[in-house]
Amino acid sequence: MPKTETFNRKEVLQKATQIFHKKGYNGTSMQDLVDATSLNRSSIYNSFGSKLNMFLEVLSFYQSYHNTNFSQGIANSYNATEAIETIFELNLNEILNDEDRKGCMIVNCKSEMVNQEPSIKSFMEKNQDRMIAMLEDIVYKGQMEKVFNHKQTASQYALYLFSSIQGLRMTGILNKNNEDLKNLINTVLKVLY
Amino acid sequence: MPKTETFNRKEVLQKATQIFHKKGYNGTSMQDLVDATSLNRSSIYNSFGSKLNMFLEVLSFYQSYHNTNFSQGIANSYNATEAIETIFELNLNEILNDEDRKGCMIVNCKSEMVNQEPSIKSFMEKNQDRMIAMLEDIVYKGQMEKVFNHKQTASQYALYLFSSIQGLRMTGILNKNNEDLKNLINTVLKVLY
DNA sequence: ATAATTTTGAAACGTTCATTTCATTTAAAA
DNA sequence: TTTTAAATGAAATGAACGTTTCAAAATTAT
Repeated sequence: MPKTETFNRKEVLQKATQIFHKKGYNGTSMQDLVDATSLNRSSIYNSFGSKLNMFLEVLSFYQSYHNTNFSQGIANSYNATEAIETIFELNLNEILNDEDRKGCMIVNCKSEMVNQEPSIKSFMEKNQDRMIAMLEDIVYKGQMEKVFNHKQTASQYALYLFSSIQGLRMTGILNKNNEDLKNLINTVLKVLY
Repeated sequence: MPKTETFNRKEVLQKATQIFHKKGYNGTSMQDLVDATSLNRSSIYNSFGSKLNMFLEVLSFYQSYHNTNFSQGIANSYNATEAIETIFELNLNEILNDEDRKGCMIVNCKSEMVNQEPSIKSFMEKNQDRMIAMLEDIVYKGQMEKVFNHKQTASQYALYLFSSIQGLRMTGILNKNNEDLKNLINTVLKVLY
């Protein structure tokens, strides 16, 4: 029967992610993707349909990679404090390792495309719901453990933390000073205790 | 002698700002700018040199507009608390009035172009320095007035506030609930007292 | 009115854009 | 070995990109 797909889809997505992350959606051309993936133009269209479709797959790929990291970090945490700190530490590490100042691809995409592309808007709404649910869960547990205060509801703190992470990622584009960023994170988390 | 420039440069910049803000740098075409400004292609190149150059002027225009608002807000404040609250209120109003979810143009541009265009990187570094200096000044005064605590230096709090504002602007792209955002701002500011 | 000089309009520049086409090659199943 | 369908390569599609060109129109000071 037919020849089967020879290239490794994950590898291709990984390479496409790199270039989309670096240049953004509008800044990335099909030629960039052909060069980066060393796949044929036709193969890209056969396998992904369109540039936008490929980008949406790339976004999900990037998202699930991060979700895995977060979930593992949370799972390995003994309590809510550790879980929250792990999340911020993972973000800090990404900032410090991001030598070419690309920032977070999801934050970048939100700022570039939410008001232009409905499919991206819907992706970002789901992403926000998921992130806030995760954060709310942790905060709620922390409040039950009596390590976090009850001055605000878990839901309110979750939005605050979600907003703070986005701010951290934006700040981390230009500011890569480890001490400054650690202090910033400490300040963000102080309100919980 | 010569014919003088007939069009109003500020009006043109204002219209160019609208379209750049809406579509981003890479998403805006020269044709978009011709249509938006109703200026001739040649006139744009005569007066602004290039798309990038025009964008840089637009950025400064947008920045100075905001700086004016901030400065007025601060000048009209009786104390540091009011000054900080005014800054966050101005941002909140922008979010609530931003019906098409464009976000802050400076934040968007930072995420789109800092890693691609040196002139933008340098603009953003200066913008950050200016913003942080302004915030540090206010926090310092608040600490002198004994309404803000000394758990962190004014400089550290300034970076925290700068980061929080960027987070607020990113959050405001999708979340336009007045109560939620006011609560978020309260949470951000709580750490100062 | 004349001279000076910029704005303007319209067309064209060469390049790049995302996407399509299609004949050829490839490899697995029959 | 033949069949089958996907992967591939290379070229072409037409539209859009940022930018340039230049003659014609417009406006001001002489």
